[in-house]
Amino acid sequence: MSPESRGQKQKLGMKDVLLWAHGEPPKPGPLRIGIHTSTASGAEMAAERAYRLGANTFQIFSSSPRQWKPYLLAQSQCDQMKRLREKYGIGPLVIHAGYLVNLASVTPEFHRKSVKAFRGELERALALGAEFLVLHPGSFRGRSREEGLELAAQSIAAAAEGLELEKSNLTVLIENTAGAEFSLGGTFEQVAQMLEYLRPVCPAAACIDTCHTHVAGYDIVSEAGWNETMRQLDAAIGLKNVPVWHCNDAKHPRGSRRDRHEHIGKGTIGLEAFRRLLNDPRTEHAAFIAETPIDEPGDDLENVAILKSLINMPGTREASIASMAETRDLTARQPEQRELRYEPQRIEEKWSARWQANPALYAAEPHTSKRKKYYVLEMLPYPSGVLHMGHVRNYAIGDTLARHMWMRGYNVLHPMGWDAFGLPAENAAIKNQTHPKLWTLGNIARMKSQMRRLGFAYDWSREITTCFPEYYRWNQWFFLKLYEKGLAYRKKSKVNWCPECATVLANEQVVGDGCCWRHEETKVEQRELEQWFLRTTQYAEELLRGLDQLEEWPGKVRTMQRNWIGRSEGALVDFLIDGPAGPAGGKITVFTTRIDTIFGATSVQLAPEHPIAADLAAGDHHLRGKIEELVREQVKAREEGDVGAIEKHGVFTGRYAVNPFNGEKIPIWVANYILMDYGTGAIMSVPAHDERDHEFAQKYGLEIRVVILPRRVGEPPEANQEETPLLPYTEMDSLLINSGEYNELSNREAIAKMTHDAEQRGFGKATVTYRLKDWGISRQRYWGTPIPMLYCEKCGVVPVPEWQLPVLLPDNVDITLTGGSPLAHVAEFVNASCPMCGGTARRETDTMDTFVDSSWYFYRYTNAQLNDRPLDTATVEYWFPIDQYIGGVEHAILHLIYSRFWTKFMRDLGIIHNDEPVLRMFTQGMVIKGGAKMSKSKGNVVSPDEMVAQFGADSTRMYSLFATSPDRELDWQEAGVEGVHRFLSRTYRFVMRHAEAARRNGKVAPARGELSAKARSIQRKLHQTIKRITDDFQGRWHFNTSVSAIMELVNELYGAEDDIAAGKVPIEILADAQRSLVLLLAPFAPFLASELWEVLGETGDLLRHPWPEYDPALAKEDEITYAVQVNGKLRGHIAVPVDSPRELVQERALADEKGQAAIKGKQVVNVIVVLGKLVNIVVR
RNA sequence: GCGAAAGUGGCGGAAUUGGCAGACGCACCAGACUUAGGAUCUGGCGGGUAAAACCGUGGGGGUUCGAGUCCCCCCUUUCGCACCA
Repeated sequence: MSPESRGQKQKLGMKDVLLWAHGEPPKPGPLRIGIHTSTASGAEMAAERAYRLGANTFQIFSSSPRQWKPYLLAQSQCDQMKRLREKYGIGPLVIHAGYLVNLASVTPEFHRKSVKAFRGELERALALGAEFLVLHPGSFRGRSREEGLELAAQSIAAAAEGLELEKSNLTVLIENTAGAEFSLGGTFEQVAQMLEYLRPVCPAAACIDTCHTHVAGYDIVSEAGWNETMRQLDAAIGLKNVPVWHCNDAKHPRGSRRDRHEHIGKGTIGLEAFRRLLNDPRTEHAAFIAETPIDEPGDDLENVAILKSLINMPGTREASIASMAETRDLTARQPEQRELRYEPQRIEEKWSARWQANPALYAAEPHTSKRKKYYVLEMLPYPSGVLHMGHVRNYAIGDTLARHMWMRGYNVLHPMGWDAFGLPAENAAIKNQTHPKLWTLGNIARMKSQMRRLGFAYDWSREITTCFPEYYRWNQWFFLKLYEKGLAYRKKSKVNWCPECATVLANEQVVGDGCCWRHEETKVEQRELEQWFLRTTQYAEELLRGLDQLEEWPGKVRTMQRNWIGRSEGALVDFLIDGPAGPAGGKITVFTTRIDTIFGATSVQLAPEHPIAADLAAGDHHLRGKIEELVREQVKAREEGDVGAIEKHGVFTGRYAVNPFNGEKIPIWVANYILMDYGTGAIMSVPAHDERDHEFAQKYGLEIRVVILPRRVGEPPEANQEETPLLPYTEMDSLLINSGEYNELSNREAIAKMTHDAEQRGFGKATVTYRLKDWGISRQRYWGTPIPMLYCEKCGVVPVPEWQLPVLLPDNVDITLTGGSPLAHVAEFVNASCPMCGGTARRETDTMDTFVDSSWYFYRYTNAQLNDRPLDTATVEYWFPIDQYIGGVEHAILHLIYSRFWTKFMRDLGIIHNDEPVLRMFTQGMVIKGGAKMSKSKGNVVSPDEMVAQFGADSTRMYSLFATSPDRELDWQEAGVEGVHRFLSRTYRFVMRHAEAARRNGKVAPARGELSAKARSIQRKLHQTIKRITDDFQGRWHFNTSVSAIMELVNELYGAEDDIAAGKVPIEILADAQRSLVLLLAPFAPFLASELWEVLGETGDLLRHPWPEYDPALAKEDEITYAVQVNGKLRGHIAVPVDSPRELVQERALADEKGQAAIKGKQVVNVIVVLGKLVNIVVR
C-alpha cells in the first residue's frame, strides 16, 4: 500500500460520525428526515449513526453495492437493528439495492446474476425488517424501452417468488433516474409504467430523487416549474404513491442528465426547491433522505440539519440562506484539505474571462514584423444559429495548430468572420416575421459566444461580416472591375432554377442527381433567363495547370477540380451539308478527340437543339415533331438526373453530309445522347470505335466500319488470327486501316497529321474544349450584395460609377418567394438616374451569389478596417499565400475553385502578386453519430453546448482530435469524451499534487549523472513525447496519436508515484516533466494548460512560451530489447546495451535460451540482424 | 459503368521507411477502498490452450530471411464522376 492510499483511508475514517461525534445529538424534527448511512462494522451500526446525525429515518446498503458477493447477515445483527430503531424511534428503514443489479440486462449471464442478487436484497430487507427497498429500474441497452420495462418487472416477480411479500411490511420502490441514454426511469411516466407492471407482483411505489428529476429536465427550481412538475408527478404516479424522497442537490444543470449529487442548497437546484418540497402538505406522509457527499467530516450532519431547518420556514430565499449560514456555524468543521477535483467549468470560465479581457494576446503583429508569418485559416461559417460538431472539429484543428505555431514563435494570423448573406436568413424572415439582418446578427452573437466558450484563439479585431456595406461594397467594386475587363457579362441562357430557393443556381451548386446543394431532395429545373456571368472559363487553362503546383492539397480535391474543369483536346471538323442549306448555314462543325477515326464515321449526329436540326426539319412536320420530342426528353432527363441511364435513340433527317477527308456522303441524324452545351453540339459517329456510337448504330443498323487495329506500328499481323478487334475498340496506341493515305500510321501520329491537314485544307483545326462553364452569379433574392448595374432607356446597360458605391441594400423590403427578386418591388431602390445621360434608369434587382463573398474574404482579414481599398498590397504580400486552410471537402469545387479564380483575377488587376490563395489545404472528415450524419430528423445531433456543459471545452475539443485522425470521418461517442475528461482529471490531479516541486525549483538543466531507473525513465519518456508531438505537428497531423503520446507520458508519471513519494525522483526532473507536460498540452487543452501553468508558479501567457525542445540524447533508450525470431516467428527477446555492434547482438541472440530451443537440431543458414529492431535466425 | 480511397479485437483507432500486430482510449472482467451516488487506484483483456503449440490485419495467390505494409486476382464499403464526343 502506498503512503498515499494509507492517508486516504485515515481520511475516510474520520468522516464517520461515530468517531468524532460526542454528547447529545441534534433532536429530530416533525418530519421524517434522514440520510444514507454507512454500515461499517455491521449493518446495525447504521441505526446508531442515524441517531447521532439527528435523523429519524435512514437508508443503507445491505450489501456491497459494487460487488456481486452477498453480505452475510447474522440473526443477531437483525435483532440489534430492530432494538436500536425502537430505542431511538427511527423509521422507516430504506434499503438501497446494489447498483450492479440490472434487471433489464440483455446479457443472459448478467441478468441471471442480477435476479439472484436482487433476491438477496429482498431476503435481507425482510430479515432487517426494512419498510422499503429502493431499486433503479436498470438499463435497456440492446432492446426497446418497452421490452426493458417489462423484463425488469418480470425479473422482480421471479426474484420475489415464494417470499410472500404481500404479507410483509416491505414495499419495493422504483426510483426515477437521471435519464441517461438507455436508462429506464428518466420520466415519471416510465416509473409509473413499471409500477403498473409490478403491482400484481408485490407492493410497489415510487422513490423520487430531486437531483435525478432536475438533471432529467424537469423544472423544480422556479415556482411555476415546481408546481408544474408536482402536477405531472401527481398525474403520472400520484403523490401519495411516493413514500420516499431522495433529497439531493445537483452539480450539473437542469437537463444535463449528469447524475452528480451536491450538498443541499449548494448546487443548481438551491434551497428554495427543498423548502417547497418539505412544506408541501401532499408530501407530509413521506420520508426524506439525503444522499449527499461527505467531502469533509460533518457534511452528513450538516445536510440533515439543513433539511430540518427548512421546515415551516418562510418562503424567501434570503431567509433560507441566512438560516443556512446559522446551521453551518452550529456544525463545527474539521479543517481538512479539499480533495483535488478537476472542475472544468470553474477553470474554463476563469480563463475565458481573462482572455476576453486581453484581446491583444491573439492579435497578429503588423506586416512589418520581423518574425516569420503563419496564416492559419478555417472556413468562415454561415451564421445559421448554433455551432455544430463539424464546426467544433474544424476550429479545434485550426486552433490547435495556431496555438502551436504561436509557441513556435511565429507571427500567427488566425482570424474569424461570418458568411452572413444567404437564403436561410430570408426563409427565417418569412417564417418568423423578423428581418434577415436581425436574425443574422443575433445568430452571429450567439455563435461568437460559443466560440469564446470553446476557447478558440481568434484575432477578433479582424472579424468580418459579409452583410455589412463595409464589406460588400468591395464585392461591388470587384464586379465593376470584372465588367471593365470584360469578365462580367450578361446573357440569356438556360439556367438551373431551384424552386425551393426560388432562385438561379450556378452549375457548381447543382449536386448529386441534379439537385440543389442546399436542398438535396429538390430537383433543379431548367429555365431560360437573362443573367450575369463571370468569365471563369477565361482562366480554365490556368486553373487546371495551377493544380499541378498545389502539391500540398489533398489529391482528392485536385482530382475533383481537374474533372470539373474537364479539359479535352481535339479538333473541329466541318462537314458540308449535301443539298440546300438553311439559315444556320451549310456546314456542320463537329468536335472530336479522335480525328484519326474519321474514315470510320458512318453518320453525323446532331443535338436535338442544334440550329441545323431545326433547318433540316423546316419543311417536315413529322421530323420536327420527333425532334421536339427529343428536346423534351433531354430536359426531363436532366431534371431527373438520370442522363446516363436513358436509352439512346434518334431520328434520321433524310439528309446527308460530306466527310471532308474522303468525300463520302453519310446520313445526318438527330440523337438524344448529343448535348448542345458540350463541344459544338454535333459529332461524327464512329460506331466501331466509340461505345455510344456503337450502341446507337446497332440499334438502327448503321454501318460499323473498322479503321483501327489493336496492332502496333511495325508489328506483323499474327498468323491465322482474326484481325478485327472486339468492338467497340476504343484503345489508343494502335494502327490505322481503311483510311486512305493514313493507313499504317499509329493513331497518335494520325491525329497530328490529320489535324494539320484539315487545317491546311481549310475544313478544320485543333481545339481545346472545357467542361467548365462560366459562373452565373445572379440571384433573384434579397439577402445578398446588390449588383451595381443600371439599365438606361437611352444608354443601355450602364455600370454604377465607383464613387457611388456602395449600392446599399435597402431595409424595408417585403420578402416573398414569388414574383422574382424582392428588390424589384422597392421603388426607391429600382428608380435611379443614369450616370451617363442623367435620364431615368432602372437598377439591377438581382443580388450576387454568396460565393462571391467568400471568394476573397481571406484577403480582407489582412486589413479588415481599410476603407478606401479592398486590401493593401504590401500587407497581402506579407501574409499570402495562406499557410494552412482547413475546411470541409464539400467545398472542393465550389468555394475553392471560385477562390482560385478570384485570386488570378486580382493578380491580373495588379493589386496582389500571388497566383494561388492557399499553399496548403486540409479537408477534415465529417462528424457523424451512430453511423449516420447528424440531423435533427434522425435525432442524433450532439450539441457542443451540452458537451461543454458536461465535460468542459477542453475535453470536447481534445476528444474531437483524439477520436481519429482529422481527415477521417468521426463517429461521436460520448463515452470517448468522458475518457478524455478522465485523462485531463488525472493530469490535473498529478500536477496539483506535485506542483510544489516546480514552484520550488526554477529552471534547472536536467542532470544526467546518477539518476534512478524511474527518474531516467521519466526523463526519457518526456523527451520521446516531445519529439513525437513536435514531429506530428510538422508532418502527418495525426493529432490522435499526439494525444495518445501525452496520455502515455501521464501514465508514466503515475507509474512513478511511489518513487516520487520515496524521494527517488530528483526535483528538477519532476519539475521539468510537469512544465513540459503542460506546454505539450497547451495547444490541445488550452484552459487546463493555462490553469496548471499558473499552478506551477509560472506567469505570462502560455502562448508566448517557447515550445519545449527535445534532446535526442535524453530520448535515447539505454538498453534495447531485440526481438529474436526463428524463420520469421517470434521466439524470444534479448536486452542489449544501446549501440551494441551487430556481432554482439547476433551472438547474444544465438545464445538466447528460447532461441536455442527453437533451433535445436537444425542448421543455421543465415542470421539477419536489423539494428535497433530484431534478429532473425534462418534455419533449415 | 469509370475513377479514387478504405477494409486491423466487442468499439474508436495505433503500427511514420517491409522488421515484435493491437500503442492510446472506450467497453468489459477481477481486485483495493465495508465502500450512498459519482469517482479513484491496481491488474487483466485478439482467438486458442491447464500451460504451450498453433491461428490471427476482408478472401485467394505471390515476392521476401521477414508482409497489415509490396505485386496479381476477387469481395465489400465509402466518396467522387457519369451520354464530355
